[in-house]
Amino acid sequence: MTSSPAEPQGLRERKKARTRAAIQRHALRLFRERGYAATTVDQIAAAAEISPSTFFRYFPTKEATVLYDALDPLMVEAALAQPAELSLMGALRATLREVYERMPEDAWQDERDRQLLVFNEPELRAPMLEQYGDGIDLLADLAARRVGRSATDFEVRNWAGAVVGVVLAAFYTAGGDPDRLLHSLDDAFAHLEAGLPL
Amino acid sequence: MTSSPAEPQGLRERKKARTRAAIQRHALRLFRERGYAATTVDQIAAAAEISPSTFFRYFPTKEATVLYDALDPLMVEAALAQPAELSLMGALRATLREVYERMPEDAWQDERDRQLLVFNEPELRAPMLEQYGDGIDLLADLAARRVGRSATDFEVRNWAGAVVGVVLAAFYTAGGDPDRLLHSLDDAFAHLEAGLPL
DNA sequence: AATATTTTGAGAGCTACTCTCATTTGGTAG
DNA sequence: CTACCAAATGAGAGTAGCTCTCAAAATATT
Repeated sequence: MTSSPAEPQGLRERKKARTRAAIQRHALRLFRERGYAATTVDQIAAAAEISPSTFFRYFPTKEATVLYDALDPLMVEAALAQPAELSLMGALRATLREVYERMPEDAWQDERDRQLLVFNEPELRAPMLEQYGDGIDLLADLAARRVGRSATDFEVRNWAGAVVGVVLAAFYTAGGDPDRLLHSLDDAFAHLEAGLPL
Repeated sequence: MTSSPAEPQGLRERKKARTRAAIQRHALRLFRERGYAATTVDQIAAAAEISPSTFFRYFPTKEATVLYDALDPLMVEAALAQPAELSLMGALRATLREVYERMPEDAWQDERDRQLLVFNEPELRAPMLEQYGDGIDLLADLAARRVGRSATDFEVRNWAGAVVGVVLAAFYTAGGDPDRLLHSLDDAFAHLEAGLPL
């Protein structure tokens, strides 16, 4: 049986989406109000009006409520849509600008909170870095398509690693402030493109 | 310089050092035999013949038994001792070669086990990556000294980030095999020095 | 309306980690 | 050798993240 692609599916799906959003919203609010460590999963569950066991059906860990990055899929989509005449690095910079420009103000505010939280809670940094690790694969894939080489090519992966490293450094330098991060990243990419002269 | 002999301390100090080493040795052995997750702190404590509470007096977390990197201080020392005529990247490569060449075979074997363990246990990757994050500061410091700029200089930190990123990518590519990693790193640094052409 | 499937809540259980307090052990001075 | 102090240890209780099981409730299907 072929089901219609996307859109508002059955009642079940919509309810699940709502529950998921509610958990995340309450979690982030509580983290902001009382701090990450001081907030227990039970408290989040109570605020979202679900049982603690249900919490773990929606998020594998407490961290995951913070770390799910809504921007990532948008980035991938935007990156693939960049015109072919742009250089690899040019495409990257354009992608970044596009995604952030198109983001509505409330989403932007959420992103601000999220990044600040991650930056200030040491417990959250490690798992965030793990996501950066996955970013290498993503970027290697993008680069591979653009320059017509394999995603497992050593130089392609090396390039992707450097980009991720540069983003990481910018994140630390920006102190969890996404506005500063955005500006730093453009400079960082320019510096990278120039061959990182010191 | 504190390259002090540091030999005959009091009995207390020596006993502590022995206890610490025993805990770590048994921990790594058990991890190898039964897997990281399947080994409990209580089991490690029992094997090392200490109480569970004492375990946490020696290591802040279970992870720490794996993640303590004996190479880091050696790297820093070797890096600072590199002759001034070498380029920044040249000094980095020389440092790497030196430290690994001087490492005795048994330490090398331990390092192999350690890296393989970290690579294969997802739970250990995040904290390892966190160490990589700290590596940015270390490298920025080194670079700053060598090129006579500030360690907070944007370009210096950007360079350090790229180096860490490249190391990270190499680690993933090497699959936790330090022999491969060592070779890949030299290529990776050469590619970086050339400006990461694709 | 009856039935099949999915989602949920309740609760028990495991383990990493923290804290407190009494006991032991190593170092030192009379 | 004895007495004393400080550091290290062990025992135990407690917290919280996370897993698992099972029965009840909600939703989809016929």
